[in-house]
Amino acid sequence: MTDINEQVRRPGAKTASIADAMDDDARNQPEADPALLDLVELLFFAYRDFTREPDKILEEIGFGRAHHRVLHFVNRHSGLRVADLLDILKITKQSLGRVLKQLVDEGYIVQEAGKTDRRERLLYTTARGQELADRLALPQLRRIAHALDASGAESQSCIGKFLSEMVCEADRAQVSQLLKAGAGARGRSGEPA
Amino acid sequence: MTDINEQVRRPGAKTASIADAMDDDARNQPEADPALLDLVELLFFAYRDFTREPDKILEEIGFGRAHHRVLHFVNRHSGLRVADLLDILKITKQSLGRVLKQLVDEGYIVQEAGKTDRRERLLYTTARGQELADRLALPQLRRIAHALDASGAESQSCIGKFLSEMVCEADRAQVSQLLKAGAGARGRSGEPA
DNA sequence: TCATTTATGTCAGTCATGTTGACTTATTTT
DNA sequence: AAAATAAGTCAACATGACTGACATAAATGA
Repeated sequence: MTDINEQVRRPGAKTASIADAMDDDARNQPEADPALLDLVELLFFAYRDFTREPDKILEEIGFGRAHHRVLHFVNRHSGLRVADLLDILKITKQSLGRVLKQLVDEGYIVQEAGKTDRRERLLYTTARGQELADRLALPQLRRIAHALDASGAESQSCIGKFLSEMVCEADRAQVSQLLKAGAGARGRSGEPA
Repeated sequence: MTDINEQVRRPGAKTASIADAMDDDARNQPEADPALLDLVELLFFAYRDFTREPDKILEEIGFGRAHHRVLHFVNRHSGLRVADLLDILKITKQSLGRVLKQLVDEGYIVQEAGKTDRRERLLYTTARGQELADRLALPQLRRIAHALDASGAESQSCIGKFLSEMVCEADRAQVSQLLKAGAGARGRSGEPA
């Protein structure tokens, strides 16, 4: 890596308080705190590297990150409907359709008509799909485990809270419900909303 | 948003210890801990929403997320070389070239030959570029300030540590150096590595 | 000095993944 | 029976990645 080696121009660098210690003016101008800009960059770097290892694996098998996302959510939240997936990924039906079709055609995902509403297509990973999902998740889980370890055991709850609160107000409840449902309702027979 | 409403199948949900309390086997199989998978998903949702507001602004002016990334790093780390940017973004010269050219052509960024090495093109934002960078950063800073606030004031250092440790080992030193250099060395005359 | 390396820029083509709009089919709801 | 909903599909298009090849200017080194 190239060494960037820049000069420092930053003033004092607040580290402790945020909104608590901000007056109304500062609250409207969060850009005043350079520590927040550090977090903007760290989030970029963290996510960049979070996706690099799976991306490499995906490339070998002719898939992309879009396939990973679909496979992950179907695997973890088994029995998900297509509409749920669209809402999670915030992409269009057509975009999803392309990658989903490939995943189905190549035997990673199966579709099943809903029991109560047979228009719905409930999505499940096959054994093959679960294997790939696990293989893709492994480097990400290792990375997260390392980062939690390095930032202290007590950090986990605060990281989770922080990331949850980074989610749009409008979607936060849905996301937390999805997480509560957790490792998927494989074989669920529950009511599809 | 559609209500997903799934059934729970998850067992106990570890929350406290991570690697400290893991035996060697568990350390090699971090996928065993469902709380880590929650963080995988939260990171996806957080990043998804972190980029949504700027993306909307960008769309109005015919730019994309790639322009934002370039503009951000040039603005914050003024005097950056093209090679630095390639290394930060991990994209090819050709990919960068296209968006950089647009940013220069439309007066957001200026290039200046390096003083000690005149092959280098040092990049700076214009007033117009700074305005746009600030406008794009604002919703992201607001979101981060909110999330820090909601996860407790003492959380900031642990979030920063966590995100730093999410970065690839190989790049971690460079990233932390970049952050130390902080809000850019505008008008720097220092040695370009 | 001359050859090589480095930093940058650019042309041409390709691919993955997102977009809109329009339309079909099956099924449920009213 | 009509309308709404869930899903799938066709076509056309934009963005932002990629590779490979090549050009130019400037620095470096034998």
